[in-house]
Amino acid sequence: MTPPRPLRADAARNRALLLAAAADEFAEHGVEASVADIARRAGVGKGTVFRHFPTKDDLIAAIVLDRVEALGRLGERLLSAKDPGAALLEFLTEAAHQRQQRDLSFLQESGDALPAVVEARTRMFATIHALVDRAREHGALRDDVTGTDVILLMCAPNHVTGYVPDASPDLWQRYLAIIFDGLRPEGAHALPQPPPAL
Amino acid sequence: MTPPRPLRADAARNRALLLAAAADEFAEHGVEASVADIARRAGVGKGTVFRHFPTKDDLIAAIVLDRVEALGRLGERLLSAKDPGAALLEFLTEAAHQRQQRDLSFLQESGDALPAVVEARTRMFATIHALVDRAREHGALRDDVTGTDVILLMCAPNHVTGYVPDASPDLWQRYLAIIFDGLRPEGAHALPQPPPAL
DNA sequence: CGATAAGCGGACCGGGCGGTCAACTTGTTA
DNA sequence: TAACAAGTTGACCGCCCGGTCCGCTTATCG
Repeated sequence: MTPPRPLRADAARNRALLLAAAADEFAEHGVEASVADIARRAGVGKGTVFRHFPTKDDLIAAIVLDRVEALGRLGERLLSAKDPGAALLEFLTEAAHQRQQRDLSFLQESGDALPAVVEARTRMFATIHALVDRAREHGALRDDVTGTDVILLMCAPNHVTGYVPDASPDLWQRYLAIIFDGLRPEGAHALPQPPPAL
Repeated sequence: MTPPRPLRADAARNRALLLAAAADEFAEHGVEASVADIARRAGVGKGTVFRHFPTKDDLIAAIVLDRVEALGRLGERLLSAKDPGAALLEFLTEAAHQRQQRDLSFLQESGDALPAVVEARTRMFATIHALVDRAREHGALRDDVTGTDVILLMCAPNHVTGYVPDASPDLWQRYLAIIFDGLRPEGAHALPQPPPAL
């Protein structure tokens, strides 16, 4: 098919520099960080960015793909943990701990760019559903909560802390704990709306 | 001081049209909706927008001010409700029910534009703190949760449902219910981080 | 009415964005 | 080391945005 020649040494280095710089820049300014700023941060010219990633969306997709795949692998590993409730909490903790995201929204926004992203996301979603089902059957989760609910609530802790100007970098843990308490069976009140589909 | 002459009839009408169009446009496309689109939607020229609101931020601020003041009034009314827990839930419900916002983020973002916004927001925040204190003392809220926590979590239901493409317009109720369950004293687990200040 | 100023509109401006390109530099390979 | 392809670069392009401005329209009031 396509025997993909290895990258030249400098090109490979620049590509790595760019991915790191882009991740930092997106973390600081959100997705609207400019390509020029990313290039400057990486110490390369703007043209180099577009040589490695045809469009800005491709650059975003590359980062998102990396994150989603890592989370997906973690989730699959946690599927065989002893305590399903703790496993789900650990998954959510690790998901939020990727502090590099203002929030995970670009996961949705420019995901359709690369089919690989869509596929990885689908896999990760399926894993989350499995984690949630296990936790629910184990009695660690309320009965009326679905995997989709957890997926949606996943990014809330990060989003919420974004409003605090000089927040501690670990503040999200507080809100993850509150939300997770809301997912527990103890003291749960009936939910007023049916769960959505994705 | 400044005897503010009443607006001309057409000007007053256009101003109202603009506010409505802007609210709709912001609801659909977020704060990044363009002024030109807002003007088109209102059926006026772009110059008219800037005649009524010197900058785009002033337009946003006008809408935000209106919302915040309404919420503040509601909160003060609810301060004398019989059931403090139900009162807080009703406040949060009404806050989220202003479906017109993608999320309430511009409440933070361009709030400093008008001092009136800052003042109204401060008042509303104080009212929320009072509502929360009352609910906590009444045993409807866990001990370790503060007014600031509630303020931060307030917009999470709206934000979360933003990820669902064809969500029911009432879906936010589901996530408000989950989060509110997390704020209840029953089955609460200790929080890992101290509350932030605002 | 008719005069006046308040209000209106849209061409226009400067700036920043994503993306292109052709001239130049450099890693690689025989 | 010579020669070539791979990679780099920053000036440049078109686009869209917020905001300005001035000639025109129209509500208001004596």
